[in-house]
Amino acid sequence: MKKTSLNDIAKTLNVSKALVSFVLNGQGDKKGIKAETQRKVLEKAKELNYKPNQIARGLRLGTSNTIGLIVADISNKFYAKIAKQVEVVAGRNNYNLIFCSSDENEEKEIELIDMLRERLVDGIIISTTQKDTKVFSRLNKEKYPYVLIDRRLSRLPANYVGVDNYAGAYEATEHLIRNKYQKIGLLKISPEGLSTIREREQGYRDALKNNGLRVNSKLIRTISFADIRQSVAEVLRELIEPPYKIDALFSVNNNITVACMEFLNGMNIRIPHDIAVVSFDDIDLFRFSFPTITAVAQPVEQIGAMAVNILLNEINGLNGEGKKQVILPVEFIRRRSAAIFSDQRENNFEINSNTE
Amino acid sequence: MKKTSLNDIAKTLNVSKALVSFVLNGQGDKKGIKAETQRKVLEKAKELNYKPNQIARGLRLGTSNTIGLIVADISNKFYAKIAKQVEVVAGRNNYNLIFCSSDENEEKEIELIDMLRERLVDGIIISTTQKDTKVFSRLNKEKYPYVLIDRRLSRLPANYVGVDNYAGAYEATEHLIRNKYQKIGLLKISPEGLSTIREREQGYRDALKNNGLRVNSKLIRTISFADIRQSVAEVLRELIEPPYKIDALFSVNNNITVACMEFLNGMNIRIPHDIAVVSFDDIDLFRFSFPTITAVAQPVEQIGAMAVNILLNEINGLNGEGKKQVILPVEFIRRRSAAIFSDQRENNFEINSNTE
DNA sequence: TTAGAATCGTTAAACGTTTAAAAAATCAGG
DNA sequence: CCTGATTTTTTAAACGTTTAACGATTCTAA
Repeated sequence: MKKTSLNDIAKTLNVSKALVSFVLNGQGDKKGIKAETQRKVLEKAKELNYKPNQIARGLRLGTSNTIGLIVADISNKFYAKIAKQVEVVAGRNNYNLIFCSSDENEEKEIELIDMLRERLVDGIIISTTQKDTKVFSRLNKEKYPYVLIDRRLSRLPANYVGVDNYAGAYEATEHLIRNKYQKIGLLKISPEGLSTIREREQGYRDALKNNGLRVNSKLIRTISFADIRQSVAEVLRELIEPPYKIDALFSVNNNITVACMEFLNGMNIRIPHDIAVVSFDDIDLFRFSFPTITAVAQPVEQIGAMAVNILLNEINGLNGEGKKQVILPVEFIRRRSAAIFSDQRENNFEINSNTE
Repeated sequence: MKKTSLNDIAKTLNVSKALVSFVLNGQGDKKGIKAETQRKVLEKAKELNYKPNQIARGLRLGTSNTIGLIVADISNKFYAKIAKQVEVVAGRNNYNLIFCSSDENEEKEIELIDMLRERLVDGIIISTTQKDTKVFSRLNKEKYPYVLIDRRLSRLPANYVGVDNYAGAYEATEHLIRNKYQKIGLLKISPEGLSTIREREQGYRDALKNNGLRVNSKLIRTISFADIRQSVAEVLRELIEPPYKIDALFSVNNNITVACMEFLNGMNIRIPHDIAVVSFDDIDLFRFSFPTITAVAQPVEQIGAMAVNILLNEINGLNGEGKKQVILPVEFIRRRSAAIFSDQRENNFEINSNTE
């Protein structure tokens, strides 16, 4: 049973499909279609359960009222939450959302961009894993609307919504230092060169320097995205032994932190007594894991909402010239994983306080 | 700058677009196009960075090489993992994936189905929140390919991939009973009537009965999906007090469990000493939360992969008549949240054993 | 030379919309 | 009942593909 088309309605009513189209698009009055005729069309459309074929519509109009979202890893809670928010805000503006996950794969990401464009998606929100500006330069040239989230590329003029990674990392690291930790490991993640990670690393480095500690590059390690769990285990096994013997750990995202927790708990290493942990990304479970985790929280909802707004404005030509760059503040949330000795800011903690 | 079309290539080479189409679709030899000509076409296509317009293609062919996935809640790890797997398997078969989240909203789900169909998606995988078979009956009538995952509708002939919810719940509940817990609360989730939840509740009820315990319907509560955290807090606040005073809790999904953990930890209620907890859905953090959580694990990857396979077969007419129904086994994973007194199966636990 | 085959290529319609432009129908006034 | 004006509706092209059907040109063999 085929779906009913404009033509079907037109034929059964003995009118032209143009007329039907006008009526169904609410242009009936403007085009001076008789009220009676309009009524009949509407009625028949309902009766036949007419649904416009968006493909045909898109082909004709060159637009689809749909935006695309490409995240680096949909199974990461951080992105999942952004996706949810993006969908909500897009829906509120009568835009549909198509979303995809690049799984941190540069090639796949390019294919996804092509795929979305081939489907006449009106614009894209993307947390890119590209190292090169090539793909986006082309989009710029073609004036295709997009906004980067989370990650950006230097020397690329582009709309961007992200957070102050540097400040977050700086504060997190300094927090460890204030609490007397000295040998602080940094766990980064592959692929190499992501802006977020670079910014966070810089925050970490500067915090050390400004507090009179030496940066030991041996303590800075990269975890493989492909197998976080195993990679973390390997790296930590080394870092907890001499000559490194770290006493604290700054993890650059929630997935790494989770893997760390599992490894350290498994080895009977006490947090924060033996090793302190602070994490970028705050996720639900950090509030009641063992121990609760001190973390840098990103304003996930805001990131999603702002990205959509900027994109829709761009699509509708309301952004004027020039790209929007939004850096949102992060929030540093103190819990129990990063302080044996409670300083004045910590000493109001209770064993099971609820942090929100 | 417009994207290049078939016509652009045809014009610059002074050939017909039909020819270009043939060559680009690998039909050049079959249609007897001169090798020389083919070469030129291919070359020019590359030079102009030609990408077929899938919208136009879809309009002509009535198919899009894309499948849709609608999950009930993308921010739930369970669904996020399924989504990832579905994308991988679909990609392996040269199908694109569009995915959406209905947020447990019946109306929105219907809109999403329409949206996907309007975009000529070739088939849909869906964890439905419909109470009514109407929507799917229509799809059946129109012979539109779809497969239900996770949740199903009684009296609806449909492809389905799910797990043995009954057995999982039964085993989980019986485990609690064997460990001497007597007043076992059951936390369900709204919306009411989901097959998964019904089956799990039945498992719980039968386990109690078959072990000589009375089912107390006052201990069976429904958590509101819209605000799990608060809803759990309200419910538990009541259940831990007289006259109920539960000593164990069976939670019907991972999100509820997470909320329970947070609440109980916050109230300084010890798990499993004061209250034991078992959960449906196993997620990473249950391995190192405090305490680690005993849970019923679903074969997430398998669910996703099988659903895709069944759908693609259906799309390509390889399924024959009749619908496929796949019920996969679950795995019960014992950890520390459900046993004060270690029985013989439990006593080989160590404080921080790694459960995988 | 010429019929027929082989080789290489084109035409035109179709998919379901939208929309500018043209056309038909109706009406009002003389 | 004719003339414009007004109201209502239709025509036809366009979006970018695919594909059945047809058309040219060249070659082969008698």
